[in-house]
Parts: sequence; C-alpha cells; structure tokens
Amino acid sequence: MAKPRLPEKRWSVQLEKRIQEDHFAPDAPPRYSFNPKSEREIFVIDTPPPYPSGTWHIGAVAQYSMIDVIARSQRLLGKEVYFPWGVDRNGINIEFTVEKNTGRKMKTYDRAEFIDLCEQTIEEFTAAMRRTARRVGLSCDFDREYLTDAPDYRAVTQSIFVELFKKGEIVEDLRPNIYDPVEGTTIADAEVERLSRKTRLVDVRWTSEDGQDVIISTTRPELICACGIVVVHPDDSRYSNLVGRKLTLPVETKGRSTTVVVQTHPSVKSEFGSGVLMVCSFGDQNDVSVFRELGLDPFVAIDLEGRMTDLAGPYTGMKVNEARDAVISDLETAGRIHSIVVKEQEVPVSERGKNPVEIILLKEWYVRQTHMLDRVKQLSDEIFFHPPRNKQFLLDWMQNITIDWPISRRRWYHTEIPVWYDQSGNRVIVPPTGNYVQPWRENPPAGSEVLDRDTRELIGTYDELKEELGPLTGEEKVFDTWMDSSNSNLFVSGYINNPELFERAFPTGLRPQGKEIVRTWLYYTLLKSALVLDRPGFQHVWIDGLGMDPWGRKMSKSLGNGIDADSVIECGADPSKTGSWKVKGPDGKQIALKANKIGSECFRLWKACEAQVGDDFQINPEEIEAKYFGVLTKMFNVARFASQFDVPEDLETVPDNLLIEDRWIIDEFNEMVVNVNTAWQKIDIYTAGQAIKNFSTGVFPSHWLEMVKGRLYDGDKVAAWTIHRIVRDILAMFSPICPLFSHHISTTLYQSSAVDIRNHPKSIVISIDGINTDTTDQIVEFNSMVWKEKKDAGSSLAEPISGIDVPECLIRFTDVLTAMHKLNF
RNA sequence: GGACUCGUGGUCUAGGGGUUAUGACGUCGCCUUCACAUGGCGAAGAUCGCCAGUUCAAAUCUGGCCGAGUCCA
Repeated sequence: MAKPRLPEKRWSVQLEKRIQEDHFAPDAPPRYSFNPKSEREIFVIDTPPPYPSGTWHIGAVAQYSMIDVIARSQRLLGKEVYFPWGVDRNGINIEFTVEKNTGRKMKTYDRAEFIDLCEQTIEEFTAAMRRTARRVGLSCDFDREYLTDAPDYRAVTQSIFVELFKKGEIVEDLRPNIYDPVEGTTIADAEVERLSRKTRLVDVRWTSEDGQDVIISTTRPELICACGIVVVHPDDSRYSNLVGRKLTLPVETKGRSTTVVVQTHPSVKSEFGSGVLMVCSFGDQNDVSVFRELGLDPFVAIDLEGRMTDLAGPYTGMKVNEARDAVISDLETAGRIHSIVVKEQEVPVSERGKNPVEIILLKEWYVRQTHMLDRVKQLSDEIFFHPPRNKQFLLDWMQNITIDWPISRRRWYHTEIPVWYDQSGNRVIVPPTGNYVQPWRENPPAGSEVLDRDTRELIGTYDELKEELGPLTGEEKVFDTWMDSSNSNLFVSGYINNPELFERAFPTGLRPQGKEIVRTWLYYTLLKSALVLDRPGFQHVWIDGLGMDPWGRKMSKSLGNGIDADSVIECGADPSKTGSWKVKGPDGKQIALKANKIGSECFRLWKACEAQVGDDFQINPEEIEAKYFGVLTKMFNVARFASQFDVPEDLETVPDNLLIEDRWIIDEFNEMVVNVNTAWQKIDIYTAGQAIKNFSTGVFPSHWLEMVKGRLYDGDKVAAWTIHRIVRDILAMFSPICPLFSHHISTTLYQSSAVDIRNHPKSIVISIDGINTDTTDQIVEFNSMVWKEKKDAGSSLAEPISGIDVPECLIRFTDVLTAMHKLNF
C-alpha cells in the first residue's frame, strides 16, 4: 500500500483541537472577514448577540453552530456573507452580578463608579465567550466585534430613539406600569413571569349602605384603599339586587370617598370566591383594563419604594407585605373576616429579580405599538419563516398586545435616554444623529436641537438657544435593553454608519434565533423596522427549538439537569479528558452519562443531522458520540484511503474514458449535489446533512470503492480522478457542517481549503447511458447477495466464488462485478 | 384555565389517505483483519399514544381524550 498523505490513522478530538488552534491563530489568514464593497450578493446575518453571564448554555452553542452552518453554506453558494460577532452587554443581569460580588446594592454606589465595575466584570465574561466561539469554529468576522454597550452601538440606539420621538412614535406619559419595587424599575410585559406561591385568599365581609353583608374574596386586602368599584357578573342573579348600591370600604383610608358603587362587568368569574370582585388600581392587568374601560380615576396606593401611600391611612409607609398583614389583623379584630384559605397562586414576578411586581402609575417613555400591529403583521407576511409554523409564536404574541411598550428603566448599566429638559420643563434637547450622550453627567453636544416637549415641534438649535433655556436637567432614566437589541438588524446592516451598505443589505438577510425570544427580540425588531422604515426587518427568519435534557425537559439549575457546553466540546481533547455527566433524571435519581470523545465537529454534525429546525432537541452526550463520531471516522478513512493515490492535476476536465461504474457513482453523486445545493438555498441544514452523510458513508465507500479498488491499486488514472473529484467536492459541501475536518483534509490532499470555496460544487456532466433509477438498488442488492453467499459458504470476501451470474439488468457491470467478487463461471 | 407544538420498534428519526412503515443508534448471531471492528453480512424488535368519526381504504384527515413540552393568563 502506498503511503497515505493523511498520516493520522483516525479522526480525533486532539487532532481537531490542533486544527482549531491553527485556524484561529493570531497570525492565521483572516478567512471570514466581510467585504461590504464586494460585487457578490450581500447576505447579512443578524446573529443573536450572546449575553455573557459566565457560562454559555449548550443549547445556545448548538444553535450558534447551526447559524455558522448557514453562514458557511451561504458563502459556499457565492454570497458575500456578513456573520457578525456581537456581544449583548447592557442590562440588569450584570448589575445583579456586580451587586452580588460586592455585596452592595447599586444605588449605594456613585453612578460612574458602578458603571466602571459593570464594564470590567462583563469584559471578563466576554473573553471566555470569545474563546468558546472560536473553539466551536464559528466563522464570524471577529475583527468587527460589536458590543451593545459601546459608544458606536449606543449612538445608534439613541439616534433611532430621537428619530422616532420626532415622528411621534415615542411618547412620554403617566400610565399604569409594571414595576419591580425591589429593583426600583419599570419593566415590560414581556419581562414578567409567573411563580407559584402560597397565598392567602381572604373573604372579607363588606356592608352595603342598606345594611346587607357582601363577601368579597381577595388576595390583596391591602389594596382595599385603592378600590374604585366593585363588580359582579351581569348574569349573576345572586347579586342583581346589589347593582347600583354603595358599599362601605371595610378599612380606614385617607383622602378619598369611603364608599364604592357596585356595577356589572363581564370579566367577573362568578364561580371564583363569592363571585363579587373588588377592582383596585391596580391589582393586576384586569384591574387596569376595567379602570380604563369604565373611565375611573386611579388611586395611587403604592409608591416607588413599594410602600403604601397616604391613601392607606393608618397603613401609610408600610411595605406591601406588612400592610397586608396589618390589614388582615385589623379586619379580624373588626370581625370582618369571613374566612381565610391558603391557596397556590401564580404570582407575577420580574423575570430578572423574581420579585413580585406591582402596577404603579408612573411617568415613563413609551414606544407606541398598538396602532402598528396590523402593519407589522402585514410586513411580516413578506418574510420567509423557517419552519413556517413557528411564525405562529409571533402572531400569538401580537394578538395579546394591548398596551404600548414602556421603554424607560430606572437602572444604570444601560443606554441612556438622550434627553435634557430645560428649566421650565416644557422643552427638551436631543442630540444630533450619531452621537452617544450621557445626559446624567454631561451637557448636550454641539448640533443638538431644542424641541417642544409635547408637540415635538422644532424650536431651534441648542447652540442658539443655550442662554434662554436656563439650567438643564439631564434625563436619568435609561432604556430597556430590548431597545438596544431591537436595532441589531439595522446596526449590522449599516443603518446610519454605512448608508451605501445599508442600501444593499436591508432587509437584513437572516434573523436566526430561538423560539423563546420571539415575543421580545423578534417582535421588537420587526416593530422597530416598521416604525423607522416601514419595511420588513428581514428576508428570512429562522426560529430554532430549544436544547433540552435527555428526557426532553428544559435544562435548568433548579432541576439539576444542565450539561455544560465546554465539557462536551472538550470531551476527548486529551486521552485523560473523557466526559462524564451526572444528571438528575425525571424520577429524581442521578444518572451518570459517559462519553470518550465528542469535540466540536462531532457536536455540530450531530445537531445538523439530528434535529429539524424548529423542534426542541434533546442533548445526550452518549448518543452524540455513539451516532456521529463513527460518521467522522468513516469519512476520514475514505479520504485517507483516497489520499494514497495521486491527485490528477486537472480535476475539472471530465475524462472521456470513464467506465460504467464511474458514471454510475457520478450519477449518484450528482443527485446528492443537487439535493444539497437546494437544501442550502432553502436554509435546510437537516436535509443537506443527511444527503452528505448517506452518500459518503453509504453507497460511495461500500459499493463503488469496493468495485474500483483493483483499478486504483493498478494505477488507473480514471478511477483516481473519480475518487478525488468526489472526495474534494464532498469536502466542500461538508465544510459548512464540519469546517475544521473539511479544512484539514482538503488542504492536505488538494492544497486548498474547502472552507475558502465560494461556489458550490456542480454536477459532473457525463453520459448516463446504461444507468437508470433502479441501478443503485440493483447493485446494492447484488453485492449484498454475493457477500452473503460467501459468508454462508464460510469463505472470505477475498476468495473467488463460482455459480453466481450477474443479472441481466446489470449486464453492463459484468466486468467490474466479476473482478470485484472474483466470480468464476 | 387558554394558545401552540409534539406523541411512529428499547432510544432518536423519515414519511403524511392505498408502501412488505424509512433510516440511524442500541441488542443478538455470524464473519473479517489487503482505508476503516470506527468494518461486513444477517436477525429479532412497531396493532405509528388512546377512543370515536369521515372514507372502498386512516399511522396519515376530523373530533374528543390522555401524555409531554413551550409560551401566555
């Protein structure tokens, strides 16, 4: 046997790691940089900028590798791909981390000092994330890294804010807001989640003006002071005599009427409690909508610190929980408690802080959205969704939207709202486009404009009016981080910073993301693109499922079923470093999973071939190794086998003396090429992966290779051409899925890297005379039959056999099959 | 409580009115060492979650139920 040019006997994670390190070495050529001036079709991917929190969830890494597969396959199709590397660094998470690390609450710090601490901390996390990104072979343009907390990014967020403010799409208003009293900030609907808690459902006896007793159930007795009305269901005959009567509030209050009137409302559930509902400003979203519907004036019962206001009379100044206890005990003393039941209740809490939220009247900034929902939906009809059914998540969410998007937050490590107020408070100053400003610590830059605060009418330039504005007050509030994130497509496509590129790149080529953030990231982005440009934000939206534990449950700390990304990627990176995972199963028992070798290429191959886009996928390292490491080994061995035969100088020109078996395998290969190419164009990773895997580990080595071994060993140039042409092209098509693997083999065998190829392999033009759609099945069937015969006869495959005829349908393959099996007649 | 998605051999998966229901992993038996035991041949293993309906015909369509998951109230 000639010496194979691939010296390694097999694919290994050690080898993978060496290739990876070379590939991303500081002095390695920049293979993946984006050229905005390129003549090629521009394809911008609006990658989800990960939030550096210390660990990168394995499901997210899997998803990110698939985005890389898309980026690489689009390059292979000849497009100029911009696969940005962005990091999302704004937000309350890092503030919490700093608070936890230092044991000090944010508001005890000097603002500038706290911001510096956040920046340092997030930079450490970011560095780890950059390493992992390269380790899994992401072909991002790392040199153009963008950070959402950097001045250039924040400038875009602020500029878009100013633009929308001038257009009247952003307004300031006093409205009920969801508020986290512990963290002291407003949050949006999308940031609320529900936790199950034990709550006391208190049945309180109220009395009407004519002396009737009425039982009203409530979990929020401390809010009786904010009760604006009592309602019953219009069909509830038990209470029809009450409607229109007045009830006396059962607790002491201050500065308000001591009675409320009873009315009917269809939202009341008659079977809940006594069927009588007190509506307070604001116990929950239903209260908000009833208040709005009936045109009631809300009472302010809870202040920004989460304490009761003067309205609560004797309870003024108490925290909500204290007030609840006090009210219950006073009601008890007054004999007004009918009963108390402890119930499981779902309590709305803030997603980040897990604190029970309150609804509070606050002056905040809003992006108007309720008037845009139809338009956003229309525009989204122009976008291709992958898979189409996942569009439903977006539609469902949009159907639930009833209020505008509150965007101001009372936090610090976020993009500042770029507004100053003049002395009178009637005029605002906003910066010119492209500036990043921090109003809490600086004055407006030159070129700022002065606008009427209500009408947004331009009054003049800041430079002219400086003197008459009086001392300015800078806005202290900041933006919801989704205000930054929802610009990501505009930012990466060149909006504001590169108009020439933007012209060509928008709507952004692709938004890939997980389905769990459809209601936030995707929706807000589409809303922004609609408000700013009245255009769809994307050409394609690719919505993937979530990575689950081996039993199909969400991975979470509380379940103890998490699997760390690094442990899978580094599994087998040196022989002593095998993987073992202790995971809590559904029955609560610890289960140990073990694997010897996985690595990033195997991990990527698994995700590409295992899960259709959009479905949740179970992550089980044992299975990844068992099912996919062997595929890499097989493909590696095929290439290694080929590498012992000289590579023809011209792999482009098709030899005119191909034998029938060569033309047959080329015909099979051609079919695969077409399938893979079509799949890449449709952003269908699964189909492409399956097609490549099946051909490369199936009929190609098992049948064709066995047929032509003899010719190859005899130095047949035509067989060598065929094997090298096919292997070379397979590597190109495979490079999006396993780039390091393909890169290594292709550079070793063909002196040029598969990952640099910018045109998809084409079908090889040949005559298919003598080959039809059944040929492959017939060959497989015949070969299997002969192998079985030999096995049954107890002879080795290398031994001759007699008594077998080549069937009529394969008559043109007689020579090759006879030689292959050593058939004697 | 609601919406959406999903239930196909032990595990994962394809298919989507008529097929001997696809393939992979695993299991079992046999073989082999000339690229590859990371290989080859073969076997066992599925009433396609349950029930009803539509139809000449249902894993596939419809409805209900059960189970899982995600999201929401």
